[in-house]
Amino acid sequence: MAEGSAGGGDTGATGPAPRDLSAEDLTARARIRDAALDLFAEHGVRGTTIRGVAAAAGVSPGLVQHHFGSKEGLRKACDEHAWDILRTNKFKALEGGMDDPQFMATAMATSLRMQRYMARALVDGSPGAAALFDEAVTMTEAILQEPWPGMNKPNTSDVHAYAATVVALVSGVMVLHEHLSRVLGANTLTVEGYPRMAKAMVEILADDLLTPELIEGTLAALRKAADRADTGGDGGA
Amino acid sequence: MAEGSAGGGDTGATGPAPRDLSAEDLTARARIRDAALDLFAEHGVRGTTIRGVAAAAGVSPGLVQHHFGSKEGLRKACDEHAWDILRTNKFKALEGGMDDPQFMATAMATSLRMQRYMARALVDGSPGAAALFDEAVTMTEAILQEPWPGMNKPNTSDVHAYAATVVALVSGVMVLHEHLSRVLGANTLTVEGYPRMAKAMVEILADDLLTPELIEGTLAALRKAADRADTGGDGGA
DNA sequence: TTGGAAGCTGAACATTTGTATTGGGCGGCG
DNA sequence: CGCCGCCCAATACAAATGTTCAGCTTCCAA
Repeated sequence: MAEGSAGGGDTGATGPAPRDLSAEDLTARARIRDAALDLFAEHGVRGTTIRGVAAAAGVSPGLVQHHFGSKEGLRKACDEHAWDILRTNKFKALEGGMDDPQFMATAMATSLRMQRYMARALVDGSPGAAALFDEAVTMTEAILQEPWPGMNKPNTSDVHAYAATVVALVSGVMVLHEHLSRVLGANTLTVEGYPRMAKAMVEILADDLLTPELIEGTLAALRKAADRADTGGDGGA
Repeated sequence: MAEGSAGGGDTGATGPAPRDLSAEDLTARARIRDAALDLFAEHGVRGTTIRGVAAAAGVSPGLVQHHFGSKEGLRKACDEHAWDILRTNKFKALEGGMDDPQFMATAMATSLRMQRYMARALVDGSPGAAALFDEAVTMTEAILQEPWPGMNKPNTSDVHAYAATVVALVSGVMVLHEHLSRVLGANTLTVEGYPRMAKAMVEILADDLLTPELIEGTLAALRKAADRADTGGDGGA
């Protein structure tokens, strides 16, 4: 996304209110977008007001309109920006920039912010988030069929549903980060809380939590339920 | 919840618009609550208007106000009703009423409806949903420490995080049912789509998707990240 | 230097939306 | 039979909110 020609800094004419330190050097347009990103992520699109975004960015409500035309335009800009960041970070990570700790630190910081936005956008019905979800499913499905080093081939007859469910599981902990953080007593979207949750997730995947008998029994019951649904019956699941 | 004395049926004065068949015999109060339940689940609390609820229930907006006082009151009533239904169904299921297929069918139908509402309520910031989440974590933690028949003890040093993450994973697929349904081409909240997703979920839990080496490597990396976070460093996760 | 374009502000406007109020119709009860 | 209480509809009101607009300031270019 082009950021415009980014004309000079503060005018200082009417006394600029004390602003966020880290956001001081950003274009007003970028500041508005970042503020919207955070507010959308926290309260949803409908729960966020233009005036609230303007106040958080330290600008007037009119300027939001001026730059993004409408609230929908602002949301679209947030979608695209989050998409770009996530895409860029993914590529850089795959290219093996992970050995630079400084890069990883800042990358994770911005990436988690965008992931938080996208998680909320998934529930808010954003087209961009839905597209990202679909892409993640496609990519996961490809990986499952041609497993990466360190991975085994999944034991299933329905790779598509398997991949979709994996993506939903991973996305789900992002969407529910608020509750997870409350229960764990640490924000799972920061380095304080994330490792603890990730460890639990790996353990859950690695564990043989269910006995083979229970697994087989459950799968058999599900098969029966699916059959009943197919044949038109309305039996319970 | 008391449903009031359910005074007589339609007045027929202004010609009652054609209503839902199954909802015909319900009190206006119950119809309003059910309509709100569905609309809240689909569009969120903020995305739902009193007038929309009234129209869906086939009553006037004033009546909503009359019965529930305010929008917040309506949401509270929805919370309590969903809570009651889920709690009741859980007890009945545990008491072994599962062998009656007719009961199971209707129980699943209402239960899935309430689960859908609760899933959205989790994101909308409803106190009731948060309480339900907490209760689920507590119960899961108890089960993990004293496993039921068919289950093994989890292999972890952090049962609390383990339980919380399990609950988040299970809730997550409910919250994201819209995207899961889109990708799978069938509503995962009905008997048509649910078994397929449940099967995938069981397979994911049962699978050894990651090799022991990768698991150990990931856990080691997470330990390092957690240590760095504890000691105040800002290293990547 | 000067003209225009862009950044930006503050107030005004129209719509939506939650809420309050008034009034009518119906059944139960003295 | 007549009154009262409850259920319900319709209207009115006020706050919130997305959007528009006129005007000011700053910067770049000719």
